[in-house]
Amino acid sequence: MTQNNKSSQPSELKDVFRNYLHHNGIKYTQARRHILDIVLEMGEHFEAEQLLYRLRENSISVGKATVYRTLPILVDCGILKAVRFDVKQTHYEFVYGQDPHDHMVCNRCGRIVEFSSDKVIELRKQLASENRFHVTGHRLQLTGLCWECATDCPVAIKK
Amino acid sequence: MTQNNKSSQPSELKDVFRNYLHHNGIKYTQARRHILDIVLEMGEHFEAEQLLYRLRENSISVGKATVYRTLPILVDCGILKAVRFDVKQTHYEFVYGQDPHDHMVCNRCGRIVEFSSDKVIELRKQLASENRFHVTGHRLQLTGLCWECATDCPVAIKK
DNA sequence: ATGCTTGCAAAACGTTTGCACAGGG
DNA sequence: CCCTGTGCAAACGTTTTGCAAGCAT
Repeated sequence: MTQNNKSSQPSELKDVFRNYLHHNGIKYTQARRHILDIVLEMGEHFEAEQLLYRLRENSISVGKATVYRTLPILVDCGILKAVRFDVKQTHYEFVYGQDPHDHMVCNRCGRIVEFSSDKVIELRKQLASENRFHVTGHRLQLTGLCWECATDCPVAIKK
Repeated sequence: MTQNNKSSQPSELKDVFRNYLHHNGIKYTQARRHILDIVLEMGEHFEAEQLLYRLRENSISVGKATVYRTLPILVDCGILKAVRFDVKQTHYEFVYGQDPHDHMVCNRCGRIVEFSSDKVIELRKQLASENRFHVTGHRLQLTGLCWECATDCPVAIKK
């Protein structure tokens, strides 16, 4: 699904990138082109080190520093999103053209259910005005048990 | 408020800690006692390094490694919660006996504003039934600019 | 007495930076 | 051509770990 999304619009994404760079006086270099290429072949979520590994696998010689310097640019131009979860490394998520969504994670089987963020955005507007805060983003993760696990194993509900 | 909460039940917390250690075959040592003492004097949120600094301030000699080894124990026994915001260091939050709440983090000054989770819990019930998921917990973090930064630096709002 | 716990220093970890050179506009 | 981007290695800040010695049970 997302893979399709990415592979069906590679040139559009390259244009987005090139235009962004051009408008900001940043150069469209070979290294950055290579990085975008491989980013498009990565799964939904990945870390800098994995990207570097894939570059090496494809015999593309790009320094680690360049990867770390390019990822923030891809975030700024709306292709990726940096998500910092409960691990030390930053994870990057492909977001270009995706609808905003949040996740429910099943504690038992690890299943991830996505749901639209509409109501969360509504709520956050409300919270923003109540707390005098200018909210621009959010991260929401619900944890619990998916339907199957909850019926399978009522005992696990306790946790 | 929280300070009162903590200082009004120090012995209860010490019991919780001692019992937890005892039940898990972990020793109730002087270093761990000292760390709990200072944790109770810390603000709502703190980092390992700040805790270490406060220990030094109080002329309590505890190694950095011991602090890093003790904090996870305090998390396991329900006194603290480890919260990872979008910064590199882990933040610890006093949660024993506290009402659930979530956070807004200012992108500019790093300030953390807490707000009640009531509405989030309401929302998550709704989302749970819509998506057939048994929700037991959540993590919500709003990001943006606190009031001061938003007025100080309207330009930053763009980001 | 036993073996978990400690402190120290050193390692590990992901990430950033200083520098001289390469390459894009 | 100029000035930005690059790769390397070294620096960085946080956290973890190996080890000999210390202490709680």
